[in-house]
Amino acid sequence: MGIYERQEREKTIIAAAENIFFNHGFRNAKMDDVAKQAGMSKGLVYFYFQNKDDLYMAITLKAFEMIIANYQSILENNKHKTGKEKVFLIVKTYLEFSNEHYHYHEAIFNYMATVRAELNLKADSLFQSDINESMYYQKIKQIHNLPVSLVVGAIKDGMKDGSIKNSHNPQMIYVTLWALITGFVKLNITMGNQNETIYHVNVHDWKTYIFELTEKILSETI
Amino acid sequence: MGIYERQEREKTIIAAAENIFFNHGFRNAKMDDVAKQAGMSKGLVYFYFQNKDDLYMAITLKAFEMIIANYQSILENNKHKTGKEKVFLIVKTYLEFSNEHYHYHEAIFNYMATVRAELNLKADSLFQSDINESMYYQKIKQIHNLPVSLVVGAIKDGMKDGSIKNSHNPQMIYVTLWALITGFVKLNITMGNQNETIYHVNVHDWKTYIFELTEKILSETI
Amino acid sequence: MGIYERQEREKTIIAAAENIFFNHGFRNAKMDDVAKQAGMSKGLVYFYFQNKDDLYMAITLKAFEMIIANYQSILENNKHKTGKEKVFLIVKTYLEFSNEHYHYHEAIFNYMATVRAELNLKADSLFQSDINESMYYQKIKQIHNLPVSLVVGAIKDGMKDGSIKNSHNPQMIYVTLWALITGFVKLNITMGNQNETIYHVNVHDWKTYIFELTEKILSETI
Amino acid sequence: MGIYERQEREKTIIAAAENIFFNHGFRNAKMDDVAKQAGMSKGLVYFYFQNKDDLYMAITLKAFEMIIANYQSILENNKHKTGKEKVFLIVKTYLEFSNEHYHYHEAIFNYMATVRAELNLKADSLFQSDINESMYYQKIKQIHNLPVSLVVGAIKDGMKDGSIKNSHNPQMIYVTLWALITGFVKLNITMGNQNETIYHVNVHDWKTYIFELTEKILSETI
DNA sequence: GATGAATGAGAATTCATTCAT
DNA sequence: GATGAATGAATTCTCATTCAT
Repeated sequence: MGIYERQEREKTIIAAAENIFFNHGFRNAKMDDVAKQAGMSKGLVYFYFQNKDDLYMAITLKAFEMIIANYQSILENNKHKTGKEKVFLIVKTYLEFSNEHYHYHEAIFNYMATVRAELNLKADSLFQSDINESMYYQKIKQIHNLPVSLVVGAIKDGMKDGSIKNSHNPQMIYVTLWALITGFVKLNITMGNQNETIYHVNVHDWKTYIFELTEKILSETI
Repeated sequence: MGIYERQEREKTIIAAAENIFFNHGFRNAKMDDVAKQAGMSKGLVYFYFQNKDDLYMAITLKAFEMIIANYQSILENNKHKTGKEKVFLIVKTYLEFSNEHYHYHEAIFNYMATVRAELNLKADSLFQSDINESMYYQKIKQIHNLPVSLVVGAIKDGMKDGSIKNSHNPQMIYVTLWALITGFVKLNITMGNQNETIYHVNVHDWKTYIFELTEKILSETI
Repeated sequence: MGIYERQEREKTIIAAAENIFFNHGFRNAKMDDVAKQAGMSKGLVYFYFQNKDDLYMAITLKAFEMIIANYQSILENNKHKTGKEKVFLIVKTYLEFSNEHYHYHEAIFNYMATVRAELNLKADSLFQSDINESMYYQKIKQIHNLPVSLVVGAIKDGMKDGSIKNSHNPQMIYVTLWALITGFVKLNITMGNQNETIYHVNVHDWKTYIFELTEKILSETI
Repeated sequence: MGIYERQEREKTIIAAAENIFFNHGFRNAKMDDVAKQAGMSKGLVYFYFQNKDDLYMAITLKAFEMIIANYQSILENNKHKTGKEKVFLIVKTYLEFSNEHYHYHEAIFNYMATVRAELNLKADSLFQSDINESMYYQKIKQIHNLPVSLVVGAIKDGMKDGSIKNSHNPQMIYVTLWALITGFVKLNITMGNQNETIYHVNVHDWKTYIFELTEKILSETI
């Protein structure tokens, strides 16, 4: 079995795990079900992934990689556009992505919480999480700052080319936009389906409004 | 044992559970630890609360009650102020509250996810499907729309008295502000301690900026 | 449940575990069977003992305690006797003990191998045994030199009172006697039942001969 | 592949297995590791050896064969020497052999325990009950008495030629010497490295003393 | 002859929950 | 009212062995 088939298998398992983890919640998900869903034996799942957490980290890595690939392709295909346009496209993309693949969005937040927990626990003593042994966790650590730097880079571009007029520092702009989008996604997902209405708010209209806000934040008309 | 002692016991248990659930995560938290932290036997904890989920719902109910009490007291004590001022105070209060008591904020989100899961007949909630048997869950259901209506009410006041100039509908304004605040709190909590720096952003400055944005959203200068 | 009942339970479990571990071998022994044998649920076994290894260490501790108690009572009850007589009685006792409770003898040897393995592994890196978390293991560490010092003490007594004439140092005498007895027990157990014949050697006669040798080693007629 | 290459393969596997089994313990040793150590696939290991037990039995057979070859060569090369000298050389050889290749010594003991377990219909052997299907096990059965008879033969020689004066029957002498050596080796291995000190006993001195004892036992000066 | 992916029967362990005292 | 010992279903993870390629 070549490297190709191996990767296919991994993909199959990851897809099955996403399905199970997302529909049942990580806690209620059984490795048995993941295996069944993937159409293989439990042992084989463990052959490819160290344990349940490792598998979850593989999903998380995939999420990061997808986001990064998205951002990179946007930046690549829009070199001629203004910084503001690039940032706007990225924001839009992240929103679409998170809305469509909400569990990736959650996975990324869970990852961040894990990193933070680890830092806290290092001081704390006792508790020792084994997550460090996950190769996927290690890989994520190496790339987890890329999305930030890509977006901050685009914001800086916008400041140079004059398209972004907001005078706050680029990082703060990034983080603010992210808060807005993130909050939107969370509420949107937590409270209902895309095509419905949240507290009598039409979701489509709301999204439009969020984009307007983004636009204005970048233009410093706010 | 009178009703008073009984309530004191419940408070003790809830306080212990908050501590344990938040520091270990609901999933990893053990009822044994809750009981130990509360300084009583596991049996007694089960005497006061049906089960682990029920206990979590008691915390959630407390969170809702605190938020509602906060909002009501703000509205009560600032009747003479403009709608915009009232909304601003509520936003500010919610942000402080969530930042300080992050677990209440999370509890509320978990609750919302559970309600949605129930509607969708999905299993991806933190809780078991028999959560409906929890008295606390039932109680929350009766009040869970109050925070929204209180804030939306204040926004309407502001529209009437001319202090809020944003022409979008009140619900959308509410939901947008909530997204912004929610995103801020989440990032803030997930990524570091309050007094530190997130991606080279000074947290205090950021918070100031978030308030500015809130102000501008309400003023429709955005 | 008082401390007494608790200890009774522990004894019940240990007895069941001895039975299962010894008859099936540690490896093939199932915690399920131990619980069944002890007439209780698996969970309760784990309530009293951290895990399978911990339970084995509890047995080992018991073995050490029995040996030590044996030695101490011999020394206590024979203060007036010569050192040689005391040593002889101890040797005899150990042999009877090991022959009758062979698994205690094995447990003690396994313990020594574990300690040694730990020392080796400390240098080695990687491998990290969790046995250190066993309270029973820690307790054994505190007393594991007692048997040696008791016997060496008796040998020294014998040298002083002139009953032991062997001029080698007391430790070497101890270790030599222990080798002889230990070897005898091992062969005896490994190769057959007490009442039978090993390689055409009558076991009873052989034991007599072993005692003779012990006697002569102490008398330095050898 | 010719018979020669086949035997080379077997030797490679056996060598790898010895390494793994001894360093990790049979129970913890994984066939995966054996294969890796042997530089071949697991499947190939299973092509040459029925199963894990069978492989262990192959090692055990090798141990027996080495011992027997040793004994035979000693007897062969020292035909002119006295029985006592021959026995002494054998004892010395066995001690060196066991000390150096402790795992062979253990393998032999495990084998004996297995035979006994089989007779008693007990399950406390290291191996499964279907060990009888191992060809190596069957082969050992055919030769396992050879070492005894060779040594007993030499003892008889010594009795005839007057070099051995001990009046006990030859088998008992054999078995006693074996107990002494066995105990020495076990303690030596269990408690430390050869060049160190056991309970303040210099190992080299101790070995010398053990040889002296052997000498005296044979001379019936004991 | 080789390979190593695949299997699956097992085993250890956990913990929410109950209930005899 | 309390207690905490007792339960046992549920789940993760292991590894000897097989077999398609």
